[in-house]
Amino acid sequence: MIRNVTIQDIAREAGVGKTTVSRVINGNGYVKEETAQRVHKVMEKYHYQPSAAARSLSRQESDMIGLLLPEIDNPFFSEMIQGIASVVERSGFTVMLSSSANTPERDFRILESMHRQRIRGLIYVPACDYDDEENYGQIKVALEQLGCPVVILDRPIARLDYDCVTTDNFIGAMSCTQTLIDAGHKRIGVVAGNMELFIGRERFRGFQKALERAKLPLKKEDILYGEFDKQITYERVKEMLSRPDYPKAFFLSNNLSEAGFLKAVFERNLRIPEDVAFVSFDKISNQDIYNMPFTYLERNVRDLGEQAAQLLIRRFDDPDGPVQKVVVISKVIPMGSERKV
Amino acid sequence: MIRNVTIQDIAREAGVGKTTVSRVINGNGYVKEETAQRVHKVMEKYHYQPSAAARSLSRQESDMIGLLLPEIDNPFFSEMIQGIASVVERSGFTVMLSSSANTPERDFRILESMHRQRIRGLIYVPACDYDDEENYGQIKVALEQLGCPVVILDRPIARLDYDCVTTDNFIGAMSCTQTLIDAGHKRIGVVAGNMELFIGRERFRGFQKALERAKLPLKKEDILYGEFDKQITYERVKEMLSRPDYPKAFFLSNNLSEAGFLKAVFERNLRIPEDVAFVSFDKISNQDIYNMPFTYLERNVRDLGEQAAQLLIRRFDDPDGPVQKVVVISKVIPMGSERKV
DNA sequence: TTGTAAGCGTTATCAC
DNA sequence: GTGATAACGCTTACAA
Repeated sequence: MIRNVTIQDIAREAGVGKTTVSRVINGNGYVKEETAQRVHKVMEKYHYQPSAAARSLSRQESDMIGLLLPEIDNPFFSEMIQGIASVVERSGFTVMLSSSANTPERDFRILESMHRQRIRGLIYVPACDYDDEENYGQIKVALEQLGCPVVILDRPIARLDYDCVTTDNFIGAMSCTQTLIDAGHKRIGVVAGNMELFIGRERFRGFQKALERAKLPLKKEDILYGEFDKQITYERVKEMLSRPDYPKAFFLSNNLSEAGFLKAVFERNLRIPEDVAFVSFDKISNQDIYNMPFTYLERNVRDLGEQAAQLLIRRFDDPDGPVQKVVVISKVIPMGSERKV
Repeated sequence: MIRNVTIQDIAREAGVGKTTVSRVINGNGYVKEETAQRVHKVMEKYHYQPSAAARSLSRQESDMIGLLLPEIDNPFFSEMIQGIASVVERSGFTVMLSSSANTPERDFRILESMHRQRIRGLIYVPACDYDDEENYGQIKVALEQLGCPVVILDRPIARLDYDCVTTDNFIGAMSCTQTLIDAGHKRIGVVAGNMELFIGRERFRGFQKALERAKLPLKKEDILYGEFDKQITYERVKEMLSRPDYPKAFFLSNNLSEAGFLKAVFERNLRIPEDVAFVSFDKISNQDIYNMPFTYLERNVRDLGEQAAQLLIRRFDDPDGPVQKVVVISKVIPMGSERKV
């Protein structure tokens, strides 16, 4: 754990000034080919790497991009990270990744930490909607304090006018439900998501709308609240399946709802779609291996991430251009689990 | 995008010197209660956050901990990240996460980037073994250059004497195989992992050893190389299952091997364990939902990560203590897929 | 084509 | 208790 090699050391050893070394490192300004060679040699000899801290301090801008997600163990977000990282790293930036674990307080804590790091830009999937007056004010200020471009991803925050990449949750949920309707189901249940979240409410609204348009009734007892959580969904679906009477078709609000739902279904040895049909918004991981008909709403999650990263990076060169709202498309992939038999 | 608030601004507004503000921030040195209050007020008013860059530069040590993994979309590593992040963040450090995508060149690129960040410590799951002379020399130097504590996680690098958290892959693979033997299988096949990796070879060796001890033969054609990759495993298992004759029991070398294997098996509508039995080293995600008997070697992956993080953080206070080698235990959880029927 | 010097925002060492 | 002042390692005018 010795002192790190500095630009000064390199300059001395190469018999030049620090300025020259700096010019060699950054490839700007004039420097004689021969001198440059010599400097390079010395840098390699000592495995010199310029200090990012010193550089950001001097340049007054860092190369770090913040990535703040609500979950990191959800494969949905893992895939998103892939997309983001590929774009960000290709552009020479460094990623600082944190998970809020769906906790607003952690969102704030992490944003402070990112502020200290003076991140160059932020890609943000909020832990919640921040829609009441107090929360809204807080998140607004927290983001403004960052003083850098922000891209909101997947979960929009109303009234916050940042670049944004989302899916149309209403339309998506409607398509899912319509798929069940088209298959001939008349009584359709739902595993709703977290209704505190806009995306949860939108998906539910899309579900309702589809039923309404088809003039199908929705019984209150056919609505389950799974909170976008596998375990909770499992427990509630399990309970429902133990009733004498329940819907034979379901709309599932996300991948974790699907996982919990399937667990309960398989536990009772029900067959899909013979005993119970469904369509899911997003798909569980490894769904391809079971040779079972799992119908789902497909969206290119990796692309979702890439788009967000591109939006952010473009924003660096054009800080004051018009705000961009990207909506990535989604479509139902019918695999058979929607069928009525 | 205005200039950030600095310690100087706070000092001025509070009518004190920067030193005093610094003392208030860090809670060291004497400062009158009343003064401290006043400074706090001003800091809050401006949402002041000290610049991490300036601080590291001045202190000559950063609060960033590097986390370098070979894959980030593999749930195995997602779970590991959870464990690491929980410990690291609780201790007030910041995580810099990167994935090498199993590419040694990327390992080096990322290590350089982390060197520039002057990371305080590194948790490292190498992309490969670096066991030939040239590679070994390179990784050795790259890690030394970092000039910070390093913990090698999950995939040991021979001859590199760093703190280390691993599983006993040989023993683990032996237990898996023994489980099949105990169930009465006489002909057991294997989906080997990446044999370029020590962990791949160890698991294979454990498999062989178990057979040998039981005096069971191993046919060459019963060995499949799945490269720890789902798609590759799928293709090769698929091919094997199309042969007129193949083993009715398998040892699978990791979670992705299991996924690929199951995909091929289910595609042919084979039943587990009636048509084909298996035991897997690690388990696929969502394995609990299918109500199917998936026997696997359990290790506490989250704990693996936590231990590594703890080792690293303890190392900060005791840079020269003896090198620690932690081996986390594992055990087979018999679910039924090992049975011979 | 190169070097000198100032400055970036902190912390640490002294004085007072 | 408090405040100048000098680092820390880099970039960037400005000179030469």
